[in-house]
Amino acid sequence: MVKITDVARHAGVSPSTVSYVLSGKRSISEETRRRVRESIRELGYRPHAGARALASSRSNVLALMIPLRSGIAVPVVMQFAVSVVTAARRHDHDVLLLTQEEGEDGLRRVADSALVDALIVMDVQMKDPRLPLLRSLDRPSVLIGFPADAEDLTCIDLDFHAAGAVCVEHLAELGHREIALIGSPPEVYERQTQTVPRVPVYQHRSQRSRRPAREMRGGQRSAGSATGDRHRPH
DNA sequence: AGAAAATGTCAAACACGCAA
DNA sequence: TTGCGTGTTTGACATTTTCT
Repeated sequence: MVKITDVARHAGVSPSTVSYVLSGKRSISEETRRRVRESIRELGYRPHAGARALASSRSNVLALMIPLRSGIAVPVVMQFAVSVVTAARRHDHDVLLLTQEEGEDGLRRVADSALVDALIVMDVQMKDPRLPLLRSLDRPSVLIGFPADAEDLTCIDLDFHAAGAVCVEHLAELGHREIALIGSPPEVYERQTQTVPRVPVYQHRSQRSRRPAREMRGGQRSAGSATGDRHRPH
């Protein structure tokens, strides 16, 4: 195995200089940097992840907890996962995947053992049981979804308000006057994932004096269809 | 010539297994 | 129980170069 000392000897510098070339945390002259990079390439050096974690107290690994169960659109989850992995690689990090089944124990395991530097948690619910734990850990975390009590947490989500507005404006401009919103499956509502109840029902300004937009939850039959009042997008 | 900036090196530290 | 070895990072220090 090629070590940093081998690279240093080959390039005629000290190991610390090699380390600084790799991390970019200090300025190194162009000529020295070129020599070190050349030696790294020639020798095929790859830093030892364990030794690096030992010295820096950082693993360069992020945990991503994804939901995998009924009612979850796996392709959508995978889009998030791929984005996380791609962005992590751009910053020289890798991603450790956890399923939601592992729950708080899983999060505690990877955080307390220093297996990961930070945690990303998907499918956050209004009253999510994982929140007290995430607050207590000495690792930063980011939630995808907004819980009820989010003041001290870092949360992100899609802009459903903007998405709803854009959809309604678009359909209204095409001349549609009755618009139905078909929501998620019933179990998503039962679980009270934060984003779903907050999906706004928009009315285009031209139809405010007319009938309101209606929302249909996934898997439900519309009341209108039972009575002959059809909410048909047209 | 002296100060400041740039560059390079040294040595301690990290967590843990293993041998003495 | 103690000390060593592992590979790397990083704060502190030393040396060289550049600027005023």
